[in-house]
Amino acid sequence: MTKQLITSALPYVNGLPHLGHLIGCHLPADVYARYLRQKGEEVLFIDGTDEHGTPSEVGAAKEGMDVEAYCKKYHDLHVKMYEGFNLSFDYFGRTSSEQNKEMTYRIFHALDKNGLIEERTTNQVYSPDDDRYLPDSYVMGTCPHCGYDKAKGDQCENCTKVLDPVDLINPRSVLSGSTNIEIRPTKHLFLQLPKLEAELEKWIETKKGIWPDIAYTVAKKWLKEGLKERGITRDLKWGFAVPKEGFENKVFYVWFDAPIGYIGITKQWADEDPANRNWEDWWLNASDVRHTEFMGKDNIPYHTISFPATLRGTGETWTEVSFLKGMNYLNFAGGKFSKSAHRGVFLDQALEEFPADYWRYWLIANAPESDDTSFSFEQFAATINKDLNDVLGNFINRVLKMTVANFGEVVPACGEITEAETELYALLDDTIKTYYNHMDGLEFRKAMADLREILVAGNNYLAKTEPWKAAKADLNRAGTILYTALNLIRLYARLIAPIMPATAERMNKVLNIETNPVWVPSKMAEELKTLTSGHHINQSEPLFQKILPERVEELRQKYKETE
RNA sequence: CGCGGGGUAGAGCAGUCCGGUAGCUUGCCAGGCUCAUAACCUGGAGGUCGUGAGGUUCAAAUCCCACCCCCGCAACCA
Repeated sequence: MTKQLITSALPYVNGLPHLGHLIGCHLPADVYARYLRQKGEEVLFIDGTDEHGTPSEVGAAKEGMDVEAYCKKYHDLHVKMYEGFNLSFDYFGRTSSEQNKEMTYRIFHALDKNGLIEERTTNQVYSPDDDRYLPDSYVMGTCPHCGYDKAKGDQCENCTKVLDPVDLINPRSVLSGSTNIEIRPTKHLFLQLPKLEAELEKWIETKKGIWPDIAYTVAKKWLKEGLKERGITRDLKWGFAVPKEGFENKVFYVWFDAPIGYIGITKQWADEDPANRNWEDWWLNASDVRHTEFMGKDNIPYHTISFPATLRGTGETWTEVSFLKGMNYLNFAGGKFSKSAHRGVFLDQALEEFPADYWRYWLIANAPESDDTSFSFEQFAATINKDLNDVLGNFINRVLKMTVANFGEVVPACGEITEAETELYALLDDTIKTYYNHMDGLEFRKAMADLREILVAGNNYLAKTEPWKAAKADLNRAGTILYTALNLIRLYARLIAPIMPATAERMNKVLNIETNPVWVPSKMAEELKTLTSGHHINQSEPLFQKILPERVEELRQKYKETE
């Protein structure tokens, strides 16, 4: 049976993640992982913090910390927040781990042996006052084309022209503002992507019509322009030292060892239980593995070109991406979420305001799949109030209240099945099939629309059968309706579990049934007869609370939502 | 002329590949119901489908051309 490897783009450790990061990859990956586990598939869901590179060094210096302690601090904060959102990683590791170092070296040596690594001397900006080489975007100056005085070394934001740092007039360090800037020649190692181009092209071509358009087209675009050799080392201290003579003072570029981190982190996972886990089962000559990757659109080139090239260049058979889910961006009320400006809603704040499931539901239902999407508290409140409170929460509440009032805390007997029930069965059989198709295709918004239709069907059923009237005229009939409705609640708890695990658990407690079992719905004519009459159920407070207009206004002010 | 994605009721989206009465959710209005969290169910109004008195066609949101706007990318931020 196929094993399901799921990876979510590794979040950069520097700073704290916001809602955009959550929906950009981690949350859809989690929903998919939970969905597959529920279907009984063998799943390994891997993620972790990406830790090397200039921003970590600079961030640590800013906080007056040792870079390793700094990374550990932020790694732990990431873990805490993802736990708060119930992300079900099998392992959440770190790219700075020993295991990843081992993996990085192994892959590097193989590439080197195959003649795919070449040495080049490049001119790099060095800032004596910062005591470091500066990446292009850490150099600022006046644009030679338009005169904009805050142009960055890689590109002028004003006239959008691509620049080289040496083009800048009056260059200065973004970090210290120092104008004491030198250009120093420095040796680096380059991965020879052009040698792998033909092979990659052939491979990408097989993904046409299978991967989402955005993933395929981005990959094609890079190939069309022709691949260029790519530097995989940097003049930094924080990173894996390059194991090659003459490069002792350099480290691997973060984008070289970060994707290898998927493998390194899998080894971290395996090392915790070596008797039962083996990383190679998932990554090396593992023909029975289907690998699904989740990431923001900015990550696509690395996951379609440089990382696959890195793996192929070793000459070994590594697990490649089978399906790539690229997401667009979630914006904040017309603007953007920003880590540096701390604009938007960050994950720790989000959890202080509302339960994780509120966010999970809204984000998945509004996932930026085909285009960038905006978050606003007003939209958020409207969706939560309608879908969760009114449609789902109220349905559960009215069914429970009616049951307890007429039959006590037990599932009533099921009498004769009428047309109302068979119609309900038919509708649900149909919609659930569509729902599963959309989930299998990782089309989350569409799946959520199906789910909503399924939830509405419950209220519709009650409107048609009017159990409150039947309770006065024909108690047997009322019992049959509530029996069916209670079974609907069970069905709902199962269906929403991948999206709202905590809510599903609460529903299961009310129904006094097992939580998170392996489950695939059978035909409704059987599925809606699973809870049998006489089964004890519990009473419950409403599952959700409405977000009132005053609260929305308060949140808008607090988070400085514009527009 | 760098590349890609997007522009469809007030808001959020589907439909575009493969042309055939423009659809869904929310919001608004009306009715029904009264078990339930002022909730639920039904019906209605609301759109020159970015622009072009463009092209092809019996027929264009859909195909072709030109232009405008938004977003992302452009290989040393990650």
